[in-house]
Order: sequence, then C-alpha cells, then structure tokens
Amino acid sequence: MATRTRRAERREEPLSRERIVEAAIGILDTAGEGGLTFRVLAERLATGPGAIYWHVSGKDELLGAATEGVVAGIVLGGACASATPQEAIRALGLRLFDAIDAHPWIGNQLSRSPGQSPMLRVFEHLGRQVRALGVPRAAQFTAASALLNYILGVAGQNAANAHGQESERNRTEFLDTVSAAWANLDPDEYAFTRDAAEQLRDHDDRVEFLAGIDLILAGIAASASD
Amino acid sequence: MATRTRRAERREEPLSRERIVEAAIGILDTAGEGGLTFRVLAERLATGPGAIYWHVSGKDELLGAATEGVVAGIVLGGACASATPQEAIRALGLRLFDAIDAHPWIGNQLSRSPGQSPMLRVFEHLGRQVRALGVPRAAQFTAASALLNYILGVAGQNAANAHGQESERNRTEFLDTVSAAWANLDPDEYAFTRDAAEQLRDHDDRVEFLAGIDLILAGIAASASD
DNA sequence: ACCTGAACACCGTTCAAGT
DNA sequence: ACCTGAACACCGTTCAAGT
Repeated sequence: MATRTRRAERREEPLSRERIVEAAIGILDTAGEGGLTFRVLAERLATGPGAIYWHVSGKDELLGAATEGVVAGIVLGGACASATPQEAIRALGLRLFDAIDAHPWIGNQLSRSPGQSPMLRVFEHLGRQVRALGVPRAAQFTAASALLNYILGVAGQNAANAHGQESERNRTEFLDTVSAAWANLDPDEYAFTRDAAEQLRDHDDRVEFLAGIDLILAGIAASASD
Repeated sequence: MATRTRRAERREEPLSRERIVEAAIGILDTAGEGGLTFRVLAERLATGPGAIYWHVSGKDELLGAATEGVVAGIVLGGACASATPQEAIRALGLRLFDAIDAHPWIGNQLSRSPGQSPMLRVFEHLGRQVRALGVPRAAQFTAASALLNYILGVAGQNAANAHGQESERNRTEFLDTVSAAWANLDPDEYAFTRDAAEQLRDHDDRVEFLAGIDLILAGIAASASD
C-alpha cells in the first residue's frame, strides 16, 4: 500500500530479470519469505506466472538473485582504505547486520548454496582483512571461516526472530517476553539461562553482535602470537 | 528400505506422538527436508493425513519435535564432569557437529524459533562451561552467545552442503569441485578465495570446526585477562 | 522472442463422518 | 477419544497457444 509510489511503473514496461528480482525483493521485505509466490509476483508485474519463467529458471534462482542483489551492494559499500583491518571487519559485519535487519529473509538465504556468489563476496572481504591483520597463511582460512560462520549464525538467528518487531516498542516487548520466559525455566536444568535472563532485558543486538566479533578478533590475535 | 528392521511394527500399534515423531525423523534422514510430507508420513504410519493432526498441531510443531528429539540426547550425552571446560565445550560442539552430519535437516531447524527448547539446551550447556572458565559475569552472555552463534553458523552451512556426500568419495569429489571452481574465480576480485582454494582440497571439516571453537575460546581467555 | 493463462501434480490443513 | 479420507485452498511449474 505505502509502497505504491515506487517509481512510475506506468504499465507496458517490458518484463526483465532485473524488474522481476526488484519486485521479488519488495514482496520479500513486505510479506516475508512465505509471501513470495509466483502468482503474487506475477500480479505485481501485471502478467501471468508463466512469463516469469522466461527470465528466471525457478524459485531457487529467484531467491538467490534477490539475495545477491541486496548483498552485493552491502559488501562493496564501505571500502574506505584508511581503516584498520579490525575496523573494516567490524564495519562489514555491521553493514551485513543492518541489511539483515532490513531484509530478514536474507538471514536464511545466505546460508544456502555456499560457494555461491553472495557468501563468497563476504568471505573474500573477510579474508583480505584477515590477511592484512598479519595472520600466517596457514591460519587465514580458519580465521576467515570462523568470522563468516559467526556472522551467518547471527544472521540466521535474526531472521528467525524477525516477527513483528518493526517498531522499537515491539522489540522491547519481545525481549521482555523472552526474558520473562527464561526467568521461569527450571532452576536446576537452566541455571545459567535464568541468570542470563536479567542481562537480556536491556540488551542491544548490535552491540552484542560486535562484542562477538571482537571476541573472535581477540582470539585471532592471541593465536597469532604463539 | 534398509530401515525396515526398525522394531517389530506389526500393524495395529496405536498411533502416538512418539511414533509420529520417530517416523518423521526417519523420513527426514532418508528423504531430506523436502521429502517430509503429511501424505508420505501417513502412508508410512498406515493411516490418513488427518490422523496425524490429532497428535500434532501442524508441520512446524512436527519439525520442532523432531529436532528436539535428536538434540536432547546429544546435549545430555557426554556430561563427564572430569573434563576441563574447554574440553567440554569442544566435546559438545563435536557431538552437535556429528549429529548434524547424520541429520542434516537439523542444521536449518536449529536456528528457527530461538528461545525454544533445543537451542536453549545448547546455550545452557555452553553457558555453564563459560562460567566454569572463570569468565566475569558481565561477559558470560557474550561468550556463550558467540560460541552458540558460531556453532549455528557451521550447522547451517553443513545442512546446505548436504547433498549426496554420504560416502567419503562424494565428499572428496565435492571438495575438489568447489576447490576447482574457486581457483577459476576472477584473480582481482577474489584474490584471497583463490588462494584459499588450495588449502580446501585436503580439508577436514571437523578439524576446521574445532579450530574455530578454539579461536573463540582463545578470544574469551584473552578478553578475560584485561 | 516473448508473453498468456489454463492445467498438472502436488502441498498443508480441515472436517464431516465413522468407530 | 481417536481415526478416516475426501475436499479446500493453495503451491511451483509446464506448455500449448497466442503476438
């Protein structure tokens, strides 16, 4: 509804892979992963479902292209050469984190089909910074992988959490609910989690995410000086 | 086929939540996430699709119960109190890693619905070891989360990779294919990844996974001594 | 070359009807 | 209380037919 003022989109504009992917991203952002359907997509593009198959081989490729479309811009976005490697890694992480916040479906999609374009871009970028960190060659792969896997884990988590927390209000409510649920767990079986419930209430996901990155960076630094 | 010698399973055995979940796990292991259907499941249980809904609210709950069923045993499995916290964390990680190797669908399922039972068990276990490590209280949540997110990232990755690598042969072929593909990437855009392709060929996922865990543990230790 | 839209083979889920 | 299985409202995908 609010997204009607998108471009001009008169009609008659010819179908193209680009337009299809763009429309798919719009639907994914609005209606979530389950909302993207060839029928809805076709309606949005004022055509029939079959037409889409002329430009795209199927739903998997469509989801891949949508992910690629969003991630490509993110990774290249902030290549300011002046930062330290640590800062560059944190910056890339944050950009990805924010992108997943804006497009939660990416969180699930990123993990699929590894060795594929979007994830490879992230891996490459992380690897370069790891190398710049002075990590010995034999340890570079492990370090870059650890960072990537951590980021993918958080991404999946954020995608799963994305329900109706568009507003800060819902977000706080959500944290309160989880925190309360955790505090009611069995004291013997879940001693640690119950304790953690307190810290959860005033908890900033972004800060927590960065703290995890820093932990891995500290581990990389510590392992290098052996 | 090979799983026919499962129990006795004469017939007439009454339907139960337990039997349904068990059958679902069997189908998931054999046919993958896409192979689990209420119709196949009903056929396997010699009943109609509707009968399943009497014991289980829907597909989401079924998948959750299947995940819970597999993970619960894993986490509790090796609670030998004699090990150091580091060893306990590595052991839990390895058990999860192997479980995901055996039931790849868990990798995707674990991330869903956080604050839910299976993931919470893992988090609790990790948290206790982190505490035993002597990490100050304010840093415990971050440390346990980092470990969990890393594990979830690897889990998702393994789930995505699980195609037809049951045998070692296929696994090696797969690594060779990826390695070859990476070596053909654009030298400018993917300098690091191309270089990493070499190391990938004789690469042990389990070893690599543990190396990542150790990196985070090193980071936790380094951060503690500030 | 590109689009249309009916049709196919599926889904998850429901529900009247049975026992 | 528990099971049956036809039926509903969807899917992704195909394909003859159009332009």
